[in-house]
Amino acid sequence: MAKQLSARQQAILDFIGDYLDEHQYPPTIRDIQHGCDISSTSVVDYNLQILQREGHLRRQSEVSRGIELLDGVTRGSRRDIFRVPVLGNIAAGAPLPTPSADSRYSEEIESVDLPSSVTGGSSKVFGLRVKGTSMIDALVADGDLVLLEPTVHAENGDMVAAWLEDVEEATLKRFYLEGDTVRLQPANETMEPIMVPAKNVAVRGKVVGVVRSY
Amino acid sequence: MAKQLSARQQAILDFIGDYLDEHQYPPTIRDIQHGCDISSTSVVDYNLQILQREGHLRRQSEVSRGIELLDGVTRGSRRDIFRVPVLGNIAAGAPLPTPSADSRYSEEIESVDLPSSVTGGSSKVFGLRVKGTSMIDALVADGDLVLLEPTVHAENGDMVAAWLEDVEEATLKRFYLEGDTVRLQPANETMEPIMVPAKNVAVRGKVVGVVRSY
DNA sequence: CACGCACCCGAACATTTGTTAACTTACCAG
DNA sequence: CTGGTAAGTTAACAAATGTTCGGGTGCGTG
Repeated sequence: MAKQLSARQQAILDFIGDYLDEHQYPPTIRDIQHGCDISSTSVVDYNLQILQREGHLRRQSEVSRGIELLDGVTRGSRRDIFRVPVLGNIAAGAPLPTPSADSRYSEEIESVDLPSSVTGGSSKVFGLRVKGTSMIDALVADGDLVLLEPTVHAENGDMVAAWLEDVEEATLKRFYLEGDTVRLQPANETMEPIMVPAKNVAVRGKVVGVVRSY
Repeated sequence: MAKQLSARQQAILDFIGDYLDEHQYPPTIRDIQHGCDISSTSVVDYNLQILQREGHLRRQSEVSRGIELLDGVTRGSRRDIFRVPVLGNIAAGAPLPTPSADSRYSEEIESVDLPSSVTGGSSKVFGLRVKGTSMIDALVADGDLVLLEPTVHAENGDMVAAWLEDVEEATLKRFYLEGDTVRLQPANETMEPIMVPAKNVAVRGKVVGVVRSY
């Protein structure tokens, strides 16, 4: 099935990819021709047909620049990338800016682009930068970026961003509902759990991922 | 600066975005015309000029489909995404497939798309799935994806993927060169460091990031 | 009301760009 | 040698597509 591509075919494929990176649109046949030192447009057409037959790309006939790369490998699916807003920091004691519904693109807010493979598919995911070591035993370190899916309901044991009504602070902890009080359990042996009436706690989001860069 | 867009201009912008998602290339002026129920191509051109002046897109004149959206919010920067190949698993004792220079597109290999904000900018980064808990104290858990930058040289204390010549195995440990032996230190109190002659150890890569999904 | 301005129409025009026909060249099995 | 197929070449054609020009329609202002 996956025949060996000729050097020229590989060159064409690479060129299309590079072109796509540089511009935002595919190249024309003549762009390819010049980019790959080919003497004729028909040769390009000829090889494109082969590449299409081999499943490396799709062409829309009669459509200028109607080329779509299918080789996911070279350039990952370009959709499927979500801009995850990093709304701020979170830790025991640090304030958490409310993730207001559609706080449209404030210049101030940092953001990170992540594929759904990391965000877990939900497009509403937001990020918070962890400050402090309260969750160190849950393998979440100072400086890590935690990804949260907005939710108001949590299961026992979930790691959540919880909003404490009375002190107006947010904190990252494990959530345990015990009767009508909630135990917010840090994952750090040197720290004590926080016990609060259930009515004074609002779950803001559930941790769905962690990203750390050295 | 950011003037209020007319309904028509907003419609055009939306249409271009949708079109870009559906196809892999931008629409023509006439595509936009029909998609937005506009009676003339010149009106499209007129509004595109405005949208360009307002910074919402860039046009390449004389180029068919030469439209690039600039509104990062709607569609995150599409370049800057690297397909990180996940070459396999790593742990004490598990074999690590050599990341051969250009092991082109094997169907077998899993891969993940990540932006340079995570990979640290190097495009040669590869990933390994962590098996076991040998690095638990370094906040790397079973199942985490570690991102490694290929290198043969490591500093003391770096977390590296090391290849053990004699047993032909790879392992994820902290690296310490002590005289002419290397100490590979697990981050788990229940495990002992591995001491090996420096000549029998080859550093394959240095950990630059960790990604975990729940 | 005349004027300017923002926005829109229709149509013709000029390039850009995909498609094809007709003809080489090279190579290889029969 | 002969036929056949893959790959390349040239040139011309036609469809797709960006550009432009003359002319509208409303609307607010002096």
